Amino acid sequence: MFKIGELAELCNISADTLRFYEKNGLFQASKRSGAGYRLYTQADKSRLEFILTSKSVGFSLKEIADLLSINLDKSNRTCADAKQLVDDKLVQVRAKLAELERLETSLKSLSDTCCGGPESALHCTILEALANKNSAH
Amino acid sequence: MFKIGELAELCNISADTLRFYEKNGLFQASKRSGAGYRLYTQADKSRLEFILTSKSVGFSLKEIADLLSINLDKSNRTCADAKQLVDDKLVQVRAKLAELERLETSLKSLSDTCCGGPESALHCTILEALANKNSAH
DNA sequence: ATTGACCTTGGATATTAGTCTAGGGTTTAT
DNA sequence: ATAAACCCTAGACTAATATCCAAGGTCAAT
Repeated sequence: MFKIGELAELCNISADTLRFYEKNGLFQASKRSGAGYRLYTQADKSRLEFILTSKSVGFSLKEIADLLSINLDKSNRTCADAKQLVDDKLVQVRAKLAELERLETSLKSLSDTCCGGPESALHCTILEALANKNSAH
Repeated sequence: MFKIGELAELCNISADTLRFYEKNGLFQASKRSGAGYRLYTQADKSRLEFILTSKSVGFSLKEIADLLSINLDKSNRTCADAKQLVDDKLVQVRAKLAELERLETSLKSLSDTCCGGPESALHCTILEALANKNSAH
């Protein structure tokens, strides 16, 4: 059994974060010691790794709760259920990508047209572009 | 002169947002009426458009405050100052892009290996991958 | 027996960019 | 003169993901 600090260190997160996950219904310890210390099993650790891996591919804690609920009841849930969550996330990620690509293009264009020199900014193309409505479109 | 609701409508934001910008030192009205109503000039409107255009290319309100301070003191500031802000932002945006591309790749791989059918999720490749440390790398 | 490291809880704080509410004053039109 | 539409302030609330703190209990080593 691991105490909270041990599990935290093994998984490279803070004990505070584990308590935070618990408070939010994501991740409970299997047991408490007589003194009230949280005690985690190897299975708890696996569950936490599932959570952290899910986080690393971009899922929010709320979405991870959905994934966990499928994972906890595998036999009554379908592949379609799991894939739907992944595909929904993919749509979100691609939308953000598109937006960031738009920003990248705009910023690069601002950067490229500016000399960037030690001259006074009186006629700076960046400031002019920002002052100009629709310059970003 | 515009009242707050008029300026808000012209610029497609809410009056609350304008008050919020003011509270945060970003955007003041030039005058107040006898009754305390904010009164905005055409120059104020231009300043607001500068802010909104900056926002549309990805700058945070804090960063916009920096841009505004350059814009307000153009003759004592340089093109290099302005370009630095843009280039810093570009670095941030590209970092986020790289991260999102990583997520996209991981999610697509999860999605592609799953049948997505009505079968029970007992052997779902998505759940297996998430349970597996480093599956996202 | 005492020190230091660790654990507990509840609640405050941080970040970003607002949105909403309550309670009250003003302006405009009828 | 009164109702509708607008404005004011202060402060609470939202979302997401934690981090930090205070006050106090526990465990291991000396």
